[in-house]
Amino acid sequence: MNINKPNLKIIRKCYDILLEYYGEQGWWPVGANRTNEPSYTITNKNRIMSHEEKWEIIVGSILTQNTNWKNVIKSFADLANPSFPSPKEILDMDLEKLAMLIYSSGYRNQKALRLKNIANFFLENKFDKLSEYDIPRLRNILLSLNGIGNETADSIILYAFSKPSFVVDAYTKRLLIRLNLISEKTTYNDIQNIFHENLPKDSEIFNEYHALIVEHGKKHCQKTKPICETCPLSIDKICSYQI
DNA sequence: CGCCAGGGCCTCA
DNA sequence: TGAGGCCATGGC
Repeated sequence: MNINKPNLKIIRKCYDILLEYYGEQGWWPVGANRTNEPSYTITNKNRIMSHEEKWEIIVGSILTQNTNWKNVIKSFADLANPSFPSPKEILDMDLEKLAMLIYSSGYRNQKALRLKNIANFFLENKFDKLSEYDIPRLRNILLSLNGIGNETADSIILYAFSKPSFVVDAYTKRLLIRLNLISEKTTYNDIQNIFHENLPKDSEIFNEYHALIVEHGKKHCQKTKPICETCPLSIDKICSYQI
């Protein structure tokens, strides 16, 4: 899937426009244990995640699958009482208890099994070792785990390991379709390649761009009732924007 | 009430 | 490989 030559700069333009319009998003939100501060609003950009934070991001990436992030926050509050569970604590936890702790995120039985499966992997494979792998190798390992598909793998690579692998989600696909850059049947990898080929391979940019697309999807590019009147990515605004 | 939200797995052609 | 069914809570 190639986009037309004249459109090549659209990907860069949209990033600049979204960043200017919405501001920095500060992803990935971490801090489930810091209940005494607004942990979900702190800026995490340019920060190397601790092992605990990496694990929290991984858990969050599973819980947020096909689910509103607000539901995940509720689960985090339950999980983090009294403290956010380590991989070993997840693994040792009674399955039914774990399922109830993540109740509000939906699919509790599926996700409880996935969390235990993934916790077992990260008990045996340390973050320091995994950090040394290149993106394709790390990605294949993550994809081999039950419960981690394309988007979750890239979310973990990008937000936990700070490596530049672009995250494609439903918002991303919808946006590119409405920008007339792809079709409904364009695959995950083809969509990801559009971003990889038109942006510097920079984890900070990938981090911010995906978060901005999600914010844009929530504020303007909704599935059923998009708000096109004030859309910062309307055709005329994109065309008149100079890099 | 129906639809959607920061998906992925399994099955069956 | 691709379409369809399934998992399931909470907001609107």
